[in-house]
Amino acid sequence: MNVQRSPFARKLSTFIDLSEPELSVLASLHGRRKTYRAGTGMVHQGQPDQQAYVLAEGWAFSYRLLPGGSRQIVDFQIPGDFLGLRSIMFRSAGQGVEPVTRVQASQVGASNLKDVFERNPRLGSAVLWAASRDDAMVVEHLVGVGRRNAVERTAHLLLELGARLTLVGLGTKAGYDCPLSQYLLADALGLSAVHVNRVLRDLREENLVTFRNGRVDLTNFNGLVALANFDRDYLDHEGPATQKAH
Amino acid sequence: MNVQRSPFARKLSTFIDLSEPELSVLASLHGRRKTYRAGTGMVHQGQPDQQAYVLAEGWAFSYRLLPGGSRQIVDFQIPGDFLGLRSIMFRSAGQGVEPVTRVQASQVGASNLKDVFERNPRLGSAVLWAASRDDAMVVEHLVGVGRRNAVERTAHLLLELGARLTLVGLGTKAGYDCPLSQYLLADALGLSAVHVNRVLRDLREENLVTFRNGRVDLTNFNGLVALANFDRDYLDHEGPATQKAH
DNA sequence: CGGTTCATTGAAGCTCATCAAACCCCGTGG
DNA sequence: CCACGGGGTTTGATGAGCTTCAATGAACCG
Repeated sequence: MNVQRSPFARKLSTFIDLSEPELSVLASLHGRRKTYRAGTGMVHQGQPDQQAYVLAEGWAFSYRLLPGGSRQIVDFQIPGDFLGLRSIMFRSAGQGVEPVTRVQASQVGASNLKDVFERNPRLGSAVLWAASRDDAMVVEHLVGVGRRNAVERTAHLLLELGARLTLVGLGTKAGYDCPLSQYLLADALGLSAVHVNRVLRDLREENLVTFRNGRVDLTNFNGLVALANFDRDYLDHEGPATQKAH
Repeated sequence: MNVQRSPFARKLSTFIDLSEPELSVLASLHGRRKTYRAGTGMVHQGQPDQQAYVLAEGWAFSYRLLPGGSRQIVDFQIPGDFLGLRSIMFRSAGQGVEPVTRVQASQVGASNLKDVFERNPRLGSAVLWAASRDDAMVVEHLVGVGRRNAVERTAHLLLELGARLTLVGLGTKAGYDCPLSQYLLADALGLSAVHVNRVLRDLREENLVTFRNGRVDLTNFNGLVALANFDRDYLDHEGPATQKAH
């Protein structure tokens, strides 16, 4: 482990055990670090952008815009997450990505990445793995929006964010810092911002969670888990059926 | 093209140009063909099942069950589609899969598939590609359930199914055979079956689509596309940024 | 045939969106 | 220093869009 671990490597190593040579390959992959301010798009919907990033600092979200002007947020990204992986694989980015806060992201060149996949199949399958986890997340959001009511859905999202942040050391069972506005929550949950506000009030009055001033306090973690029927299985898998390189 | 094309090969060749040797490798991959009757689960939610299939005939659907007893259908599978790809990658299947009609599926052994990925990176990346397309589909469903009303959403699903069936020669702009019940549609759309029925009646009375007796007639294709804001870009990409093997 | 599954329609009511208005916090500039 | 403005939050009032319950009919099947 004496090779310096980038966020990218840290991410992939949660899926497979990386050998030293593989870590070196990953280290060589990194383009420069870029900073984005909130409000500036990183990837625009429909624009081909052969760039992927790994989020080093800050929050972002990926979304799709509808012709009517409404927006569906597909997922939030927190430090350690991939960003724009889909826009490498597809010629055109079906989704836009925008920072929530000031964001630092390491670029990973597309052509680079392609070569690595072909020369270094194990890394390729680790990426497939990671993409698969993101996919599981989207499925979970689909389930929530399709079959959970507003309160369950909101509770579930707050728990998911908490669990993910805890994985990278940015949260605990007690709570976490959360820079999302109620408008962003609404667009992720398929609700109106007004209704999100009322739901949050209800959750607060039931002493389950308090979300205020950029801070989520999980005042009754177990109660919230029960309410949301939260099951973290879709977050932490046991890893792919791939052996460590010898 | 003198190598016999399996559904698997046919599917992958929509993403990359397959060389003769690659086609042979794919041909060698096939386990036996299995038949499933409607009503019997193929993959059960939560059960690890290191099997993937390619649908050769019939329809199936992948779903998630909620503790309350409700069900969210994540996607429908039609001939040529992957099935249970996720259950190979993850130790546990987050989703169940069930046939809609009698189904014929070619098994693809997990260990086999892993080897192929590692020895044959181009095929691996084609699979990643295919998985990515499925992902785009799930995102589209999320957008629909989150931000489209019942009529738009239903119209959109009917158009998506039509487009996908047309790709594999099972449909035209005029219509297609569709074995789905209104209950299945409801669980895919995040609606009640009763409301799906009313929506279908509205669409019929507006002379846009008629869905009756297992047949979808697109009586006003363009009108329906306009209503649903249907954009097929997420279905047919230009293919991955991978060159043909020489 | 009686049983089951699916489609269809009506009636009642709940969940959520929409519109509107006020408020708060905070930064900016006169 | 205070007025102004803007983004976010909060609350009320109203009603649309859906769900739920209930009942009936059509098609199929052992």
